[in-house]
Amino acid sequence: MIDKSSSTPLYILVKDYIIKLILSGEYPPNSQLPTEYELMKTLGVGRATVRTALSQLENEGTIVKKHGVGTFVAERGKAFGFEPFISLSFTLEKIGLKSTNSVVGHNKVTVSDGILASRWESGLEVFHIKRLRQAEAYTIAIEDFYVTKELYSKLEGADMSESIAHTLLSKVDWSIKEFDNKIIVREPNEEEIKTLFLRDESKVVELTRWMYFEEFEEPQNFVNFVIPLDILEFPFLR
Amino acid sequence: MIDKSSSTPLYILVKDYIIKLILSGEYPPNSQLPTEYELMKTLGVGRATVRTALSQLENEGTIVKKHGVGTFVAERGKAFGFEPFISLSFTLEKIGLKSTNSVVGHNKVTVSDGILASRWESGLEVFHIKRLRQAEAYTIAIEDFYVTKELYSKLEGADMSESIAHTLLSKVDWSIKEFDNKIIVREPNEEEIKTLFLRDESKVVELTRWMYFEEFEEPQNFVNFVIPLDILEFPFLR
DNA sequence: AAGTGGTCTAGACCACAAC
DNA sequence: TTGTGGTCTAGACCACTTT
Repeated sequence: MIDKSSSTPLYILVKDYIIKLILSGEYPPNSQLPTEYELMKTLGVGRATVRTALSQLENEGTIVKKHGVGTFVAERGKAFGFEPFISLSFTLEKIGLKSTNSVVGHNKVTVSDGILASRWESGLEVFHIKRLRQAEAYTIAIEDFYVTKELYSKLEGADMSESIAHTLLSKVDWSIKEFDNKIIVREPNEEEIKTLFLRDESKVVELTRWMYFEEFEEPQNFVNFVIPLDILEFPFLR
Repeated sequence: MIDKSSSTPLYILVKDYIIKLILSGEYPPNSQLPTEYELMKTLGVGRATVRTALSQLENEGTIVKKHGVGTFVAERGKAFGFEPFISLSFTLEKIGLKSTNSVVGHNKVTVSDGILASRWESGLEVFHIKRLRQAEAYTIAIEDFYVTKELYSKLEGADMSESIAHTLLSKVDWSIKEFDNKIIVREPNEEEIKTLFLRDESKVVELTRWMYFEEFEEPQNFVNFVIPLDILEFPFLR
């Protein structure tokens, strides 16, 4: 039961109650939390109150709701807190753009020149995954993802149409040592104009990222995103 | 009025309706939108539906609600969409940590050596603002913010206890050209252990950022954040 | 005092997933 | 079929800001 005479909003108390449940260890990651109905009965509050609390916890990444199934404790890798800094899916979702991914290329490449050779030795074999992000039938971003063999083996079985960053942060047990992001605003090239349906004056934002883990000297991951500047500014324009 | 027979949720339709109001130009930035009661009457829907729509739009940064006053169209600078990438306040809020800032230093410094000299010429005068981020009486981050005279003059009158990144992105009319972020996980130094009340084994995350605008060759802004790794992983631990 | 958004309840029906 | 979360309404009272 909950002390309703407190001046703090009820839904905050409900939130704290659920956090305590999780911290107590009684509900480990992936376990199912009490249902909304159970929480209502246990705490003696209305459903809207329970749902406000759950919805905030979901937004904050503490729990995951599955329609028709139940509410579960989110799995958090050691590096989970980095997600906002490195997941494009995360960012796009927070600004109101739900996107889906489609894998359009999946192959092995040998580092020889260009940007890859700037931090990887020539001759190294890495895996390349090319994806397009789509929202409402429009392509909104082009993504090129490169990983070493070592990291690739850790991603075995992962659904590549999901957020790779999320998979990487929750499944990989290595420790992040460093990552370098560079973000540049520039003119699009021909291919980008066609793929992203850009208008003449539009610019694109290019994000590149190198990721390092404690366990290795060499970077294990390189990512290159290209997204129209307009979309970051006005996501509701599509 | 709204077509309730549609299969899309009502609150999405309400959301789209409000977005159209804004896009039409009838409600420019900072103007007051119809009140919740007016929206209920105009669209013939319940208040919870209106509030769900408004609450999502607020989370996405499209509108701002002011208790006891009304709902307003958010002001978005040209670079608004970069906010998730560069605002620590934004990130902390999204993972459930509301923090306040206190300015503990505000002075002018001359670049001579160290990290500042890596991209700024020796002898350059820049402004330095040191802030501590606090949540629930604990200091959770140390921030050192450096700007050139040019950029500093643009921030005139800004409330330094607010998010500087937000002010910078919504008030400055320059165009972002590039920013470089580096994020490193490392052992804390003595001062950090004391200020952040770190336990022995705790590590810290250090974020550094250089920011460039189209209008200048030189970087205009350098930021250094230090935050305990624990807090990014488990914000509810405080 | 009036008007705004903030919190909360009770109850209804729908959509989805699993048995 | 059952149980879960998703959407929605009507109505109440509270807290904050402005007049």
